[in-house]
Amino acid sequence: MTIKTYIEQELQRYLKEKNISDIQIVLQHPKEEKFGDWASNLAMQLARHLKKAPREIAEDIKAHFKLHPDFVSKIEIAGPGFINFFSSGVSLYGELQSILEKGQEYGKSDLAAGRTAQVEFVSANPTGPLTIGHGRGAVLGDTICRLLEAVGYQVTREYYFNNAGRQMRVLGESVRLRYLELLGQSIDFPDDYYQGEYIREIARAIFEEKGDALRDESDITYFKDKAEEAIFTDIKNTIRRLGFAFDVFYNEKSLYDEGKIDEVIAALRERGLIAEREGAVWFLTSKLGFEQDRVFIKSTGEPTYRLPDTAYHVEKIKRGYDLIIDIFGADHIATYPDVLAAVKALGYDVSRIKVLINQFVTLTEGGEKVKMSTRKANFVTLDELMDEVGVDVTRYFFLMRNMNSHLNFDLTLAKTQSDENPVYYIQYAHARICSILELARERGIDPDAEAQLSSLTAGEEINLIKHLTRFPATVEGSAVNYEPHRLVNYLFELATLFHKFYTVCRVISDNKQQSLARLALIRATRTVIANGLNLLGISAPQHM
RNA sequence: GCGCCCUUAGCUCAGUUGGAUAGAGCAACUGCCUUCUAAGCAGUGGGUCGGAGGUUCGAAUCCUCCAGGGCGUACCA
Repeated sequence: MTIKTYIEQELQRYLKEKNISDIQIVLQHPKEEKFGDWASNLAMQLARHLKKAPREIAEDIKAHFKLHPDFVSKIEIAGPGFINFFSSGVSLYGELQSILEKGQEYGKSDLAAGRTAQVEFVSANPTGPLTIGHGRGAVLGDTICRLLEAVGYQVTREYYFNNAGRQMRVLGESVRLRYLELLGQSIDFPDDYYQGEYIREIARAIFEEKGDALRDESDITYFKDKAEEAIFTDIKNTIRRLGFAFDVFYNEKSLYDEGKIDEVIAALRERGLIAEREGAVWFLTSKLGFEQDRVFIKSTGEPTYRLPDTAYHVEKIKRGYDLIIDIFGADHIATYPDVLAAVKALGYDVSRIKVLINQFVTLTEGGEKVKMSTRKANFVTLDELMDEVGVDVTRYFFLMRNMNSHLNFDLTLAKTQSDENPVYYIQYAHARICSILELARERGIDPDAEAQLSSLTAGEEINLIKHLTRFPATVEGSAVNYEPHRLVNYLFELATLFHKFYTVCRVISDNKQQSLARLALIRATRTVIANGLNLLGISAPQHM
């Protein structure tokens, strides 16, 4: 039992004695030390119920509360009626001990043990290299997967793509024109074709392989297929550099091949939600409370994205996942309400589908805003970014902010002043610890030796221990809210507390007992930093 | 017009789901290396939490309205 569950239990007992139900017990860490380790607002919540002053109720709760030498040593009432609980210290050192015992496992939980999750992200069509815009979604997606795994989910990382349709025809045609250019023909390259240098590279590769054999080839299939292959290879390499791999690449085409698209249309039609108008097939969203109907199949016979997306989500639900997450950029915000409405109209449970929207990355370079567009080629690729600042900085930048906020990515700063990046601050704490542990071994001290943890009583030591013990709750909160930046902030604070401890408390000294206790403390700190960075996909270097 | 997101220190952002005196990093200024890594620590200055109402013991946080910004609002994805 932890101190928190003990307090909850005691408060619950109080409520039962008073015959009060329907009140949720909330415990939180007070901001200030003088307010103890845990605080409850129960008395204030009950004030209206019992028609008594909060402080009076608080006194009553205090009188009924059983102190326990292993958990709560003292209770105080403060402010408008807060009840502050002070840890006895025993549980604190116990938790520290358990960090040392659990090691790499510390922070993991079985909250969602036995449950499965499918996370769809990146999902860029193979028309060009991944950009910084894709990078945010990629890093967020992978990190959310890592967090879900840490709380027990079995996770499938999935990339959904479409290699048919207009975009891909334009891609093939773009490559063909560049190829003809290499053959010395003067060509007129349209503005709305893919302008990037990578198109020329693909054309060059085709030229080197085929010479001028395709001079009169008007069918773009070969060019399109070559381009898709080259681009996908490139995308997969970029993903690998970022430190993960997808379990499934799901081709939209298979939805057609397996008849899933027709099934959706037929099922919606059965429910009276489909109509033919002006040569197109419409999904009657207006019947479901939306403002306007949506086209599912254009008059040209080509479906709009909504139709396959609907079929895909039905497919995902049928695969039986407990949790289905879509990670989209803000530009896709309009797509999901209709899609979810269709899935719901078909009788499926959409509550297990969670759509996460990440806001745009605004890229600035030299004070100029750079608009990222694959088509126009004035983008900075993820690979270029990683070349400049490395994987750790790249991941950290994408994770440090709430995904609801626009991310301002100052490329100039990231490139030239990367030394000032906060990621190094955290990594530095880890490297410092490794260095001290190394020195201890050199001096013949075994850092793993049994230590008297209760001798750690300095303020800096206590603050550090307290923060360490909040790691599991942080991981859980970060995971269930799909908010990696919470863990980032936690680690930054942890690094701060460690650096403060370091400047005030000497670890290796003449005091043998104290040295051993402090070595144990920094080992626990190293474990939490390493585990945390690992969840973010960021390395924890031994030396810097 | 409508929908989603955002507005907190000069800049970039946190703020534990409604709690106690609103925090951090940059930037500016001042100190601290003979001792385990100075990529560090300590300190100073900096705020009408966009604005106005409301909900209640209590609001940066929830509701309504208004103002600014971003993204959508296609028979593009």
